[in-house]
Amino acid sequence: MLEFAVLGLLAESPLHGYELRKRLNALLGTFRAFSYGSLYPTLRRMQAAGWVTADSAGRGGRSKVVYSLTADGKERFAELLGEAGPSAWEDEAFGVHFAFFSKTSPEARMRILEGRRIRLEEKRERFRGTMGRARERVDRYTIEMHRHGLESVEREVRWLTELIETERTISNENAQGAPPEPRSPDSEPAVESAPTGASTKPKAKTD
Amino acid sequence: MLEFAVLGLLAESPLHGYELRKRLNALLGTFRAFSYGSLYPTLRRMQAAGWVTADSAGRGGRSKVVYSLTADGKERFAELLGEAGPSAWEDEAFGVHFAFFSKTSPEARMRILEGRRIRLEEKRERFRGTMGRARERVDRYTIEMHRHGLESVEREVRWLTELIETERTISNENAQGAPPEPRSPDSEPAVESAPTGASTKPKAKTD
DNA sequence: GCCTACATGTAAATAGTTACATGATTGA
DNA sequence: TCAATCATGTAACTATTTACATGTAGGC
Repeated sequence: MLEFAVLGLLAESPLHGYELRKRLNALLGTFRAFSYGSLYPTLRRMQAAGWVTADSAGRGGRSKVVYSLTADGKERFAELLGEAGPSAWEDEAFGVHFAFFSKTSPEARMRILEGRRIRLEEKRERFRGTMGRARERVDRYTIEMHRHGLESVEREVRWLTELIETERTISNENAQGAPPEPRSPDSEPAVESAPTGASTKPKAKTD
Repeated sequence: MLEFAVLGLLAESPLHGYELRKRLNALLGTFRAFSYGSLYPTLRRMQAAGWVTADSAGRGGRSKVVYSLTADGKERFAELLGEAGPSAWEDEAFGVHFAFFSKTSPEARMRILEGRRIRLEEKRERFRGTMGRARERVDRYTIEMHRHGLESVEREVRWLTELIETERTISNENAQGAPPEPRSPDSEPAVESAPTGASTKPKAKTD
């Protein structure tokens, strides 16, 4: 997660740790925050893996260590852009993926959005089932929690549906001869990446 | 987290692991799910700590192990009901606390709800700041993510405000001579617990 | 006779956090 | 000169997942 986000930020420009963390928490702050205790070891690991290089751009002996992405790092980032990641990180992973959508191919964007919607719809249905069955024996706080939770999931599904609609509209416009407008000041072209392999398994009921 | 939730469920009735996990994921499913790989080791630890006892209520030699809460376990649960827990678990911890609100004293309920609202309001303000400052240099996906994130936090704050209002109304009604109606079929009385110690620290800006 | 759900568990890996320690730079 | 912020790092710990392993009970 952190690794992915770091790759994404360094893909824009080289940064040192402190600044990296600020941008990280500004970018992903709605759903996640990272501490230095995880950032610096992660940067070390990434350096060892050959995804980043560290330049001690220090005035004097000590001070700032600026990290830059290597070619391997760019490749790794492109790889992660198309992957789903372990299911335990569902929410977080979707958030990070979405944050880097302008670097993602339209095809991968669509796949990620629709995959996310399907998983949320499954969750919603599981939840409706539970709420229907439980009816009695629960106190008003439990009921309120379930009501609010269901409403949140429904809201999230509606949001995704809107996003998917917008994506479709854009694709159609671009497909119908209109020249693709330079929508954002990205210098890097969007990257097409390997298929996810997600949700092709039969996946016997989790319960 | 898991430990807390297990204590809460066993406070209602003794259960075996498999059933415990089902109830866990039915109760907390909106925001969390647990696997056996964490449940069984946790039950072992809790047994070692003396909070639960394991009865091998097996027809035959093997089979079901039923766990019950000990007096120490009840005490531990009462203790956790009033605590805030490590800040890394903010969201999850609030969810579990809320799930057991009918076992929580009105005073602790109020403290938890208001504490949660304050932290969400802080988050909202941090976020408004970031969004204001960033304005340019961000693509439309980042903007959309921030917009949706801010809206979610605002919605959550409104929800908490409503809950707090309801709590106040109930307290006032009960305080004005009306006999406290038996609102839910709980046999255990609500537990008053130690003060949290939360948000009394000056807490120098995280950034 | 086989499939599904019930039921219990372990080992290794994961992805972080908290608390601590240290020092440089900048502005009032 | 003092405080705040910038800046980098480590050690110990935490709570969990994933993948695996095993076996039972009930229905069709």
